[in-house]
Amino acid sequence: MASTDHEDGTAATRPRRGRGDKAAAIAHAACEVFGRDGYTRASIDTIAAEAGASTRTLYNHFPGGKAELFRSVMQWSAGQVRDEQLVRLRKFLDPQRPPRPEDLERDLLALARAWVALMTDFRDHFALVRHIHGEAGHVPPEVLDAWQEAGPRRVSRELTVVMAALADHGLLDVHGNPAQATAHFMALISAEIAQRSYWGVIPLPPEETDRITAVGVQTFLRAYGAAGRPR
Amino acid sequence: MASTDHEDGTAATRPRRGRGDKAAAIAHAACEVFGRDGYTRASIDTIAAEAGASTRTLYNHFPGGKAELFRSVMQWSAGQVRDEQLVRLRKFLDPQRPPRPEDLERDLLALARAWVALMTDFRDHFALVRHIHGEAGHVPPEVLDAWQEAGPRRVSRELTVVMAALADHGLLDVHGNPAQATAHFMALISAEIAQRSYWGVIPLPPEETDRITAVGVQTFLRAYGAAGRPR
DNA sequence: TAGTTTCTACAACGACCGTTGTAATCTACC
DNA sequence: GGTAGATTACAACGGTCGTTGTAGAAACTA
Repeated sequence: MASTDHEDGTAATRPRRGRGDKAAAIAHAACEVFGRDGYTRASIDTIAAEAGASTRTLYNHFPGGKAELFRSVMQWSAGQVRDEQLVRLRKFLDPQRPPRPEDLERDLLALARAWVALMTDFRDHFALVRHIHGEAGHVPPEVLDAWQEAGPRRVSRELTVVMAALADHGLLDVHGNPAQATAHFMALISAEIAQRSYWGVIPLPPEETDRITAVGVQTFLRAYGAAGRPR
Repeated sequence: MASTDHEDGTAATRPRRGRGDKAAAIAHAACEVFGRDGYTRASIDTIAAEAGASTRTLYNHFPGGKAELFRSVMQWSAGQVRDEQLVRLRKFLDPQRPPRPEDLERDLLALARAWVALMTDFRDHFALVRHIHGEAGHVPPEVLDAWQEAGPRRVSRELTVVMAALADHGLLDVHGNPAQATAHFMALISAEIAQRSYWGVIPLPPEETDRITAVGVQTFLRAYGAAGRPR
């Protein structure tokens, strides 16, 4: 995410000079502070201090100032989580190799649990996302769109492919709309947890998140299970 | 919500002096400005100006300053929407008089549409809610809890009663957990709309919200329809 | 070691904001 | 008309914040 990185994430030709890449430290700290305090309340000085850098260094790396820093952090953070989300998706559900029917619920549940765990594994990111929701009216629409495209939408499309594959193999009945099944799957496994945990501020006990996730998957399968295998 | 109102909402003994109840105007404006700009970005002067009042008058009505004003607006706004939500719930689903089986989907869909319409009918409130989600870490937990109790939780409980009644009459199979069915119903009809519309900032075309709502209700019924009447 | 780049401390600037005090004006009621 | 309470305009305060400039220290390269 540093201004000297290429968009594919590989480091630029010039290797880092300063000890330990100040730009990355600033990005990390900015994610934490923006997530904790929100765009307006977060102060540049706090971010710089938390990154162990000086204010001037921050402006050297992000000449666009606070606004550009926020946009950069949005994209960077969304990419991080999206990558991890896709890793976990492919780990439990390979479109090429569908599970045996009796393993479908087990695999869906494993995926759901792994995804819900992201909320605590990437606490800063999801805090940032909540603030983005609030600030949406103050973020340029194209930035908002780029963020959704880099993060949530790409994941949705990938899961939709899996849903379609499962339907093709007769494991699910998506009623002609795998994208809809995807949206409903996500809603059923995460909406209640988000609300009950005050959007991650006060985490639920693990047993409770496990229970909600399991019931969400069961409900999803009652609605989308293959016609021949109703629960 | 004015400091001279009683908590049940009836006006205090002393009738209003000033033309048109400045306190209410301030509350209304505060809801709009807090919703648009968030707690930190919103300025007292802007709120007062938008209410057609002076800054000093605002402080006379809300001696606690900005923080108290925000808390008051949270509660007031949540109460307004909760009341309207309950009105619409009772309009379409009376626990005493369950619908005929063939009308169940029609009534659930009418309720879902009426509830989803709240997002545009009370745009300011939901904008405020988004900011509350972001600011949750900066709101005292007891205030957060009072807000949830005054608003969303009370509505959930009421819908849960209806779900239980429908199950009692054999119209639904809630699998022993009507509260869970309630949470899933809400998630299925609103989660995707919230996400796709950028949380209300860029409204979806009405046909699209209608479609999503209808599919959400159908999916809910596939998962929770009475065993004897699968779709 | 010399040179180049990065980083830091420090100060300063203009702007905005929350809050309070004061004195004048307005409005409703007797 | 007089009175009491509500409302107003206005100024002022201390504080925070985003941003920039400057000069020197530090770290890396050749």
